[in-house]
Order: sequence, then structure tokens, then C-alpha cells
Amino acid sequence: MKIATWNVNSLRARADRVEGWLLRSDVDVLALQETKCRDESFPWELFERNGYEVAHFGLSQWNGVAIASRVGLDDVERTFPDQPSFGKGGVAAEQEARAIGATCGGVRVWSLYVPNGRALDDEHMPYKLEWLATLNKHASEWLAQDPAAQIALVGDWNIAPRDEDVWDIELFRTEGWTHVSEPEREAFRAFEETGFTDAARAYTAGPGVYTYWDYKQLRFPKKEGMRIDFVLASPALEARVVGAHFDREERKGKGASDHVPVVVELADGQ
DNA sequence: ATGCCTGCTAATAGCAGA
Repeated sequence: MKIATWNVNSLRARADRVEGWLLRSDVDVLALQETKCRDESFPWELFERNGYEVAHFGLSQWNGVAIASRVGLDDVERTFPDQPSFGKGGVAAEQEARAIGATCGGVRVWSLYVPNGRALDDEHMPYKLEWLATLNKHASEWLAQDPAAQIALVGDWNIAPRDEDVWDIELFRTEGWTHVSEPEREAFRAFEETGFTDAARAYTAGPGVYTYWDYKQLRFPKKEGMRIDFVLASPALEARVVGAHFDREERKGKGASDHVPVVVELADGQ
């Protein structure tokens, strides 16, 4: 069984590329982030005509998450319990379309688009940290209820956990950029302490191995990327991982997303 | 070559991404 996660940065703008990749990649489950559409404009048929069931959660042109599966798609949940909302400057806080869960082939899959944070001193940063802490609290409870649960927390985590996960850590420090700060890394480590493992890491050793390259400033040709997309596997799921790769080809050419697919291969499970 | 950012709308400018 193959599980993939991909921040597509607009599904409508990239429908042809996503369909082509879906056919070539032969994945059983594909979690998507940044679909950037409401349900009304979601391309349901793209998935259905290729044999995938699909569930989507989109509230506006921002965010949007989906799960496509050809091994079942059950118990769909939109947002996790108590998912924090964001409101700025007195505007009423709203819950954003950043998490959708479904059970696919015995694996509880969560497609996650972690808030960006924007800047270390921005209101979005405490929102990001609280969002992650709340998710981890629930993940911890899920594992406490069933230590053998196969859970995959996948998506765009908007955190580079290690110095080698960005092209120039000194530049990030000097500029005071997000994604590498201690509070963000601590929020990521908390999931590892809960029992989750970065399932792709062992098969995608760095340095210089990334999942995202900014559109600006020739970041891709200059190999200036970031590793911020992850499949975090519960212990029972991690035990099934037999391979992983980042599909770097998908960053090339016309109409590419700025992120590439992360694919994790699992041995047959119970 | 992998190529100087891209996609969205309350669009033709401004916001968001990381």
C-alpha cells in the first residue's frame, strides 16, 4: 500500500498535473493540501473516473484539504476536535479548512495544512503553535485508547525540524525567518514524543533533500529548498514502512506546485 | 537545463504563501 501527501497549491490550476501524477504514481491514498476551493468547485470527477473515492473540506479560496483513496474512505471528519480558530484585530475567530480525517484500508489518515505562522512576532504564530498542540493532545489520546492504531498524520507541517532541512540555516537565523524557530521545532518534537515517527526520513536522507522550493528567486534551480512536508506514522504504522521518496520531478516544468509529493510505501498489514 | 513567482477574487490591485 502506498500513501502520499502533496500540497498542490490550487487543485483547479493543477488538475491535469495531479491527474497525470495520480495515474503514474499508483498510490492508494493521496492526501492533498491547499486545494484552494470550496466543495462547489472541487473537481470530484478527476478522482472518481480514476477509481478513487474522495472527501474534501474547503471553505474559501484559502487552505482546503482532501483525501482520495482506492482502499476505502470511511468515517470522514472535518477538523479535529477543538481545532483552534483564528481571528485578528477583533474580527470573530473562524475555523479554517486545514484538517480532514478518514479511514483508508485500516489506516486513520489525517490530511493536514498546518498554519504558516507568517512571522515570529505575528498573531499567526501563537495560532500555529496552539493548533499543533491541540492536534498532538488528541493524537496522544487516540494512541492511549488504542496503542496498536495505525495513524498517519500527513501534510504540510510548515516546520523544518532539523538545520539540514533548509538550504542555509544561518540565513534563516539572521533573517529571523519562521519554520526553524525553537517553539516550532518543539511543537513538532512533541509529536515524536507522543510516539509518531517521520516515516520518510530514513529513506530520504539529507542534506539537500527537500519537499518545497519557493517560486521566487530561482530557489529550485539553485537547490534552495525546505523539507516541511511529512508523513508522521504511529508505532504500528511505522512498523509497516518499507520505503519512501519525494517526487522531485513534479517541481519541474510549467504549472508545477511549489511542493512535491511525499510517498510512503507500506508492507501488507493486518 | 529545473529558470528569475503563482493563484486567488469581493479581480484589473491586494492578499497570501514560507
